[in-house]
Amino acid sequence: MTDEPRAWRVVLDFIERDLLDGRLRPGDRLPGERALSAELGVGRSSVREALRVLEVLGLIRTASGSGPNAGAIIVALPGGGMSALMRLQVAATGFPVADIVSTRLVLETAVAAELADADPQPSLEASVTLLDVMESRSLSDAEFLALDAEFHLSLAEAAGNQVIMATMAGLRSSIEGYARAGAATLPSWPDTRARLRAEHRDIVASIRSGDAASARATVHSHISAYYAETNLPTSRVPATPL
Amino acid sequence: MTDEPRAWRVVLDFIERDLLDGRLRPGDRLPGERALSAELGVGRSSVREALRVLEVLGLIRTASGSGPNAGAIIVALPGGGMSALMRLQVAATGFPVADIVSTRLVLETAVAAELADADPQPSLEASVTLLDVMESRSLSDAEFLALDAEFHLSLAEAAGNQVIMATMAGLRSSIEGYARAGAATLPSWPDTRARLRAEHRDIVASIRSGDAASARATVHSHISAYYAETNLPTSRVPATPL
DNA sequence: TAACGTATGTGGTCTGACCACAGTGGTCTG
DNA sequence: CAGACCACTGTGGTCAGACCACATACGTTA
Repeated sequence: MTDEPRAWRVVLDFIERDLLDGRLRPGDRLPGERALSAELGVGRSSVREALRVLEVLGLIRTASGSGPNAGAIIVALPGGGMSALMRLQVAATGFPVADIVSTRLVLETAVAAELADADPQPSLEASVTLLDVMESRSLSDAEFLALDAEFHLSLAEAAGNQVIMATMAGLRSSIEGYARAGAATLPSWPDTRARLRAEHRDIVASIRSGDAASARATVHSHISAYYAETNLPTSRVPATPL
Repeated sequence: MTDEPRAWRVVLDFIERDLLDGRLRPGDRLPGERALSAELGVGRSSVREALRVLEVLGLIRTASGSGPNAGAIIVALPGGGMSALMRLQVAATGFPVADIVSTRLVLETAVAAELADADPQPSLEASVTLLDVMESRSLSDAEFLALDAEFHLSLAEAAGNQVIMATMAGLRSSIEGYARAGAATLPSWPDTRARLRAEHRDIVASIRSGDAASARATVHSHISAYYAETNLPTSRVPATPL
């Protein structure tokens, strides 16, 4: 008994090995579904099941038609799939908001401290650009919160730790979810919005000051203050459209 | 133009909504593939693609045959799918070992501090049991390292933060991978093994002492010492069999 | 009553067929 | 000769139908 694995696993393993051995690199195009099917001796439907997994996980991007942009292409954006995973995990088990917040506190204060201590001062250019965009008065609440989440993500990116970056990216949609739910419970959303903007500037400033402890504190109060201010007792992260 | 989404997305959305609305809870069985296909008006292959995604993400477990154990069942073990995701992410981009280590440092020191500060002293029963098992002389290196990773994971579990737990679970296979690779570079592996055991005991003791700062330090030195001792300069996490 | 064996329904897989789409390359027209 | 035009080709996306292996449920039989 060869104990043969499920057919789609064969495909997944095959592609994983190609990735590990460097035969496939980000930007490359995978063989066509029909070609893979023939090469591995499995049905096209099994190939598709494997490709679907890779797509949801954010490792490939597929497009029909012809030309260089068509087919399945390795993208491997860090955290691209972590987001989908977190979303579904939240849907199935419902991470408590408190756990998400405290995880943010742990990760983001560490990131801020690392940035403050960094030898060549990180530029934080991308982060500041986002803050500038957030000054616009014409932003909807949802847009503002999306930019807010992106700002926090950009700090993780600046720190350069790919694992933390991927994790934060995965938390992003959950963060947006609870932030949106929390915004509805606030007495004066416009005031909060202005305060958040100021706090964001403070975070950048404290990081640039090079004082790790100060950076930690600024980030900590920014995140925990917002959470404390909202009325989300034991609530769970609400749904976000996929 | 209704801009209809891909068929498998419809299935994924449908199941996600059922999860969010509580119609589907862990332990429940999903409708059969043929039933879902008919209900949603999509082909069975599309249903299967969606189910495959859920399976790889660790949200469902599938079994053929009949009876209560057959079919697709919601499991939603935290981090069950994060592992697969990390694996493939590693395969595609290759997280630097240094990033994994520093992420561990951030998360695990926070966990240790939280445990030490916890009001009702956490029992750490599961963790201590693992340590007892690790005393056995008959353990292979791989087994020892697997238990090591599990011990660290058990601490995260004890802390009760589901998000951190899921993240650590996702990192587990990567951690085992670099630990295994590092063990090969050590001068005296048996000595290291004994030292790791002692350090694990120290971690438990420092947590139980209630001194958060001490717990932090113990964990920090445990993780960073092992990494520093090994010779893994810019190496990447090696492959682990799926 | 207990052992057996079949009916039933599940997921797992493959095949073949169609569709929409996007470049490609030829043809036709000015 | 240059440009616009359009059928051709190959891609992913989807569906329908057909098997298979498997595990249970239940009726039959000893």
